[in-house]
Order: sequence, then C-alpha cells, then structure tokens
Amino acid sequence: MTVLTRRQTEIYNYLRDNADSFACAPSLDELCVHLGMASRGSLYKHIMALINAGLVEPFAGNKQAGVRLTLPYEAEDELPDGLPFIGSIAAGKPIEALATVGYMAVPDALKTNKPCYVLQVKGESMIDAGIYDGDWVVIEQRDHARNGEIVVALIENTEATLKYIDQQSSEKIMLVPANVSMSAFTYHPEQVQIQGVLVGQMRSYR
Amino acid sequence: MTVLTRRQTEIYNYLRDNADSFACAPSLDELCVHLGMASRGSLYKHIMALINAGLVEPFAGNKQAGVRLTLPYEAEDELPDGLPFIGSIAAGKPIEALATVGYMAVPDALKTNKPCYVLQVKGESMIDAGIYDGDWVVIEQRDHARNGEIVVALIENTEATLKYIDQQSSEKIMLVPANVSMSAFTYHPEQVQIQGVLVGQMRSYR
DNA sequence: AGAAAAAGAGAACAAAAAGAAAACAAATTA
DNA sequence: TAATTTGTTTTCTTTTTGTTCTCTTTTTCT
Repeated sequence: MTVLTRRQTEIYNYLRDNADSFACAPSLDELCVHLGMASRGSLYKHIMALINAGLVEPFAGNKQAGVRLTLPYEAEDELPDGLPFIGSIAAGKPIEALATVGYMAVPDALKTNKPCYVLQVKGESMIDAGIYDGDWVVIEQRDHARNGEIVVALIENTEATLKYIDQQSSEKIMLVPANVSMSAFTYHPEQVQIQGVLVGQMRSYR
Repeated sequence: MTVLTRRQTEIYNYLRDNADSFACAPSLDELCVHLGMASRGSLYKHIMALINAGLVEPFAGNKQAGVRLTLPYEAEDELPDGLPFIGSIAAGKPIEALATVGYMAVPDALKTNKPCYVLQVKGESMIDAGIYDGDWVVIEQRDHARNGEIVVALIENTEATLKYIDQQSSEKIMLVPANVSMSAFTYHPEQVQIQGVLVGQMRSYR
C-alpha cells in the first residue's frame, strides 16, 4: 500500500468534496482549471497515484475519459444500516457479553438519539404490558432509569430480564414483572445492574 | 450498460431542463439550433446513444419524428422511502378514502413482500392481543383473510376497525375484539369489507 | 548545503470523441 | 404529384483527451 503525498491527498480531498459539481467524469484539462494547474501531464501523475491507491477509479464508460470517485468513499457511510441486534433477553448474560447478531433497521419513531440496540423477548414476564414472547424491543443504552420505566436489568451478573423498575433508593431496588402470575422482587442496588431502558417495541404476525 | 460521454450528458441535461419548452417532440434540426450545432448527423449519434441508454425515447406519435424525454428515469428515484402511513384506524372511513399522511420506514421483518401500509391504532378493542392505543400496525393490503387473522375491516362503509375475523361463510362473518369488556358481532358478508391483514406492530415508549 | 523526492510546465503523439457536410430514403406537406 | 422536411448513413476533418517524455522548479530530509 502506497502512501499518498501531500499534493495527492489535497487533490483527492478536492475531488471528494466537489464530486457533485461535475456532471460527468471531468477531463484532466477540466480539473487543471479547477486546481489552478497549467499542465495535464503533471495532474496525470497524481491521478494515477490515486487510482493506484484505489481512491479513484477511471471512468468505465468510454475508453477516453476522466476520473471518478470510486466506491471506497461511499463505503464509508456503509456503516451498518440500523441498530445492532444483540439476541434474546432471557439468556441470563450481561448485554456486553452478547455478540451482535446482526443489524435491524428500526423506524425513527421507535428509537432515541442516544445509542440503542435491539433484543428479542423470551418469556411471558411482561405479557400484561403488551410485550409478548418473540417481540423485539428497542433499548436505549443507559445505566440508570426513572421509577416506572421498563428496563433491561442484570441481576447478580447472571440473569438479564425485562421488568418495570420502582422504589429505587440507596438501599433497595424493586423489579416488577407485568404478569399477574409472577411476583415482584426487591434487591440491593449492588445486585442489580441496569443495561438499558425500553423505548420501542415491534412484533411480526407472519 | 453503456455510460454516457461528456457531450451526451450535456445534451441530456439540456433536454431534461428544457423539456417543457418543446411543445411537441423536437426535430433534430430544431435541436441543432438550440444546441448551436451545424449538423444533424452529429446530433443523431448522440441522441441514439441516449436512446440506447434508455434516457430518451423516440416519439411514438408519427413514424418520423424527433425525440422525447422518457419518464422512467425521473420517476424511479422519486419513490418514497418506506411504507405509506395512512393515519389512524378508528376514523370510521374506508382506507382508500384516507390520504397518505407520510411515509414510515419499517423493518423488513414487520412487512411482507405484498403492498403494505401503516395505521395508528385508536382505542382499546385489541388490548388483550397486546395491541394498545397509539400503537402502529403494519397492514398487508388484501380483501380476504383466513379465520383467526387480525384484519382491518370496514363495516357498513362507515366504521373501520381492527378485529379478529372468524367463522367466515357465505352467510356470515364474525368480528371479534380482543377485549374482555367488548363483545363480538356477526355480520352479513355484504356488510363487511376487508381492507388488509395485520402483519406487524410497533410501539414507542418515548 | 546538498541530495533526494515531489511537483510542475510544456511538447509531442495516438486514440477517441465531436462535428461538418453530403447523399439518400422515408415521411409529411403543399 | 411535386416539394419539402426529417431521419439515417457515410466519409472526412477538427477538436479533445489520455498518455508519455524531458526538463525545470520547489519542497523535504539528512
């Protein structure tokens, strides 16, 4: 991998920033005018260096034509589209320990502008809140929550669950399932680690 | 797929921008004047390249006539991103009558490969199915459903609701709310028009 | 300061693209 | 029908463009 010289990065930056202003692939003469150069031959060397580095590609259409920005540039915004999908939530492991399974495109209305991730719900502990087994939940990554919010809580570093949080104090934290057949538990704050707060929910009926 | 040369894109841009100023399909001679060219033959080559690229189509009206911009090119990238968001569902109007309020990006997992649209739920009629007031539902556009599916049904051309459908026959259709405090109703098939089937659901907790 | 690298200018050449002009055929108009 | 416009093809010339080369100037580094 060759390293670009100063002038080459300068030219590359210019091409990247002004890609839109060239209707078609610009010719060397055209670029010379924009760059304030008097010789095609000089520019040619730089362009060839950029092509060699894979930053620019020759215009594929006709045999004789200028240069055009190549894909690697666009690849930069090819950041995975959507939120990380981390797996299911009754797995009994800390979220950090779970690998990202994939990425899921989520409507803007279902997420916040803070970092979020997606989990799939296992179990019936939140069924009375309309959160069913198999639903996907969008979680905003946080280590604290307000009373009444639904949180992803890691208990004793082993069990991760989705519960209402309530009665938070320096001495206790209560986690309440939304299921009439299940009961609430009270923990010491050290036993409970909040890993996120519910901000969205999705279900598929297919 | 051939790529256009610089002159060809130049000519194409001119045609696109000045499409309105040509009452009918312009002849080559006419275009030559506008483009400052002296020879039809030269322009002909360019036009043929544009036709070949599918950017321009020969005027279909008479056998021998100029060129005309084809629509597909511009129409393609104007497709809105996401599914049409049609409004809320307890509005008591047929879906067709409701204007598209906007477009909502929906995860692939929540839609089908058939035409779908998005509605916001008003009311508590499906609360026992975990569908709450304010939820968004993704509906696959259909005029029929299987028993047990959740459908958008238009009753007597006035009231549109989200209900389970059951006991379909040539004589009756039963629509069942998922709410213990509400009761099912039976209708004649002529009274009920199915407008779609539930395939996805979304909720925001923000 | 001196060597090496980088950048630039300019000329020369071949290939490609663009244009001009003429000639012909099909369609349209008078 | 005759005349004219219009699309189409062909041949040729001009212009543009990529490419290579040599030489000079500038920058960079030891």
